[in-house]
Amino acid sequence: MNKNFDNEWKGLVMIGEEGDTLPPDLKYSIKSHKKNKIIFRQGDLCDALYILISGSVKTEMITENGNLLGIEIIKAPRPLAPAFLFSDNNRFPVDVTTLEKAEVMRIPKDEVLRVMTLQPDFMLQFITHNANRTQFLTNRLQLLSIKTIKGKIAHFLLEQVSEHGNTFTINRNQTELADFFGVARPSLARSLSEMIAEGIIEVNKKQYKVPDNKKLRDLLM
Amino acid sequence: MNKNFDNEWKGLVMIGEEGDTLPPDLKYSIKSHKKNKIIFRQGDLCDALYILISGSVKTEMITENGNLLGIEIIKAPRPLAPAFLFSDNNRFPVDVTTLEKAEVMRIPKDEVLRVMTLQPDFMLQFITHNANRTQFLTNRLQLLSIKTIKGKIAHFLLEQVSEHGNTFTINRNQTELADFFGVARPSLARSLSEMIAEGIIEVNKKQYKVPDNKKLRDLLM
DNA sequence: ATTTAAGTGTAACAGATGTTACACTTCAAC
DNA sequence: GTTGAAGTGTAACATCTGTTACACTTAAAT
Repeated sequence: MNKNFDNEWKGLVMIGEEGDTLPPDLKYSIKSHKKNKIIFRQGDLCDALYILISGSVKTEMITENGNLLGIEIIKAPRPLAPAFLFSDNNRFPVDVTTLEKAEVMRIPKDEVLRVMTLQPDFMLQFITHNANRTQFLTNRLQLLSIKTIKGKIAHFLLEQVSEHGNTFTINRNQTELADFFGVARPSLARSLSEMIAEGIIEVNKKQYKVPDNKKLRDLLM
Repeated sequence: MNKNFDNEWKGLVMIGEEGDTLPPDLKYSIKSHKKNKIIFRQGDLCDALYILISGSVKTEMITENGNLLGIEIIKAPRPLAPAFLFSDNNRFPVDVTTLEKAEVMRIPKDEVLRVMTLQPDFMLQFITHNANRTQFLTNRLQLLSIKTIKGKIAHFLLEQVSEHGNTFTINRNQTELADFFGVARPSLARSLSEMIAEGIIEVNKKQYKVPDNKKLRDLLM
């Protein structure tokens, strides 16, 4: 699921230095944020393109019943919710909170449009990035639509396996994982315990091992 | 949720007639499909822009555990999954099935790119449409993340109220609604029955009435 | 080394949802 | 009007998940 977007926005981020694909007269501003600050709130107007150029943030959605739903962790450099800049109801769909000191670049909407018509490469990058984000959301939708917790775990771990092999590290604690799955923490712990007892997975701190994919796949049926 | 995209693609759809915003030499083809046919399958390669120019289709996702998750009903004219044309893994995220006789236009990817650089209006339309789709998915995500069935119903009905007032028609039968919510049909029926018994909603066939929004809102907490 | 907070394991119980099954209603086709 | 298919209401039961509570472990801070 977590495809690497690292290089996608290099050109844009290197602006002001030697970003050869971008006009030297681009108007932008940069703002610095401290650790653990909410820099955008769900519902905030999104009237410019914001790009995280250093540090990292997490995004999470607060559902109407007050529950948290973890979405993702974002590391610089990457744009923040760029799709919403052009949507009819252009508001942030999530809360964005810094995990460490972070810098955010702001490019006004009309500037974005100007560069896009000037530089087809930039346009294509923008569209491709948004397409990948859509795919991420679709995947997220698929994860949430799995009804059993073990099914969700299996879906998630199988993705990790296909990306990193059958031993890997997950950078989330139980609480964060539970938020990510949209389930209660003790319920997640219970399911994990059972899966460990059944020999389907091995867990040591944040190190996970999947000895046999097949057993995981069976949980999806 | 179901914003009206009706006019967004008129220019494109009127192509060949007098679509003045589009080049007269655009390469495209049109294919006709009968009722109740699957015209794209989840996983199919998406190497061109497909636009539904007449008829209607439904899209649904089959989750890994084999359950159906209803996504939406699409009426012409509208593009089909345009975001995925440019994603790194450019495959259809859903099954697309015709609900009636339907015609689909196909424009090759490089043609789309050519027109986009030629016609900023078209580019903006494309991006805006995708942005709105992202918002739709985000909303869908929010609906699914609500854990109780009554909560989901409330969320959904409140949207309808804000769009159409407190009396409206829902064009889905119970089975389809249950798929849309990602729950079992008898469970949905039970929740609806209880809500009717408690006087929170009134239902007659596909006609719904919400006498008091407040009671619905209470279900979201 | 001590202290404290964060993170984890687990149990008991309540409540919600899924499953299966079947009767009943509605509607369209003939 | 009869028939059959599709749609709806509902019951009994099994299962799963959430809630709450608390003990225990680990990591970080002093």
